[in-house]
Amino acid sequence: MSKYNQHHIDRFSTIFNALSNPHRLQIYTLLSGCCTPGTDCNIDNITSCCVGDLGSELDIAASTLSHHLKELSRAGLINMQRDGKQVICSANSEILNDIRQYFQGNPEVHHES
Amino acid sequence: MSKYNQHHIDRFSTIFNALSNPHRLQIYTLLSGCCTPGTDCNIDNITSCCVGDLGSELDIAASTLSHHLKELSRAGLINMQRDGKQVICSANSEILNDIRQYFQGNPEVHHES
DNA sequence: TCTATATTTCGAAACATGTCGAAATATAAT
DNA sequence: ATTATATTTCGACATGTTTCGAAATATAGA
Repeated sequence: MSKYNQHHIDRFSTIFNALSNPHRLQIYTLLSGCCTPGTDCNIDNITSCCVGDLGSELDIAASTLSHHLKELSRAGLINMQRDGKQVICSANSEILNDIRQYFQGNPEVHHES
Repeated sequence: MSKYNQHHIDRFSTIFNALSNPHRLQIYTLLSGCCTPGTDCNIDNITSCCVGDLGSELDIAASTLSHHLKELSRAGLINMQRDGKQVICSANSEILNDIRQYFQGNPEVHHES
């Protein structure tokens, strides 16, 4: 894990910053809802849901939720796409893999360099 | 990963908050310097070094470094113990395992509950 | 005890973040 | 066109963070 350079440090600190707020971590945890009990962990098994659905879980103002989603999106952790009246959010599985690899200590496997 | 409760969310958001600052992430990455290239990843292979050594790497005021170390320590990510004039810092490998498991999505394996 | 080295605490300045409500925008249905 | 629903942008406020230098504390050695 010590072989990461400044570029990696900046990238991952941005990612961890996005996950450093309880509301945002809850959103991200909901969206990357793979690995339910009794299931093999499978990163393709990612859920998606619209902004309103997330709002029902969180008890914060819609404007605050929107702000947090933008932060998660800026960090590359989630994708958002409009579908009619709603905006569908989903976890970005590539980044989830990058994070896993970061904590395993293998910088050379990252998809960006 | 969706089976984490509020307690987990609060705990991990605190951890990610500690890693959300580039200087702190650099410190933590230095301290959890396992898995050098050509080496099998082995979390027992954790380095330790004193505050002054870390300061030589970072180009920030000593008081700032001290503040960051306190943050990492508060989050449980590192241990600090005085040895004579120096204070020795080391990564906490249990927490590193918890983080790995968080991103693997297995809440039931955590050492605290 | 006096001095040198290592680290922390304190206080202050600059900056960033989380939150809200109100207003704006986007889309679909009537 | 008007209305209803979903989401975002804006402006503001309170709070938290990062950083520093100066002063304080801890330890070891002369």
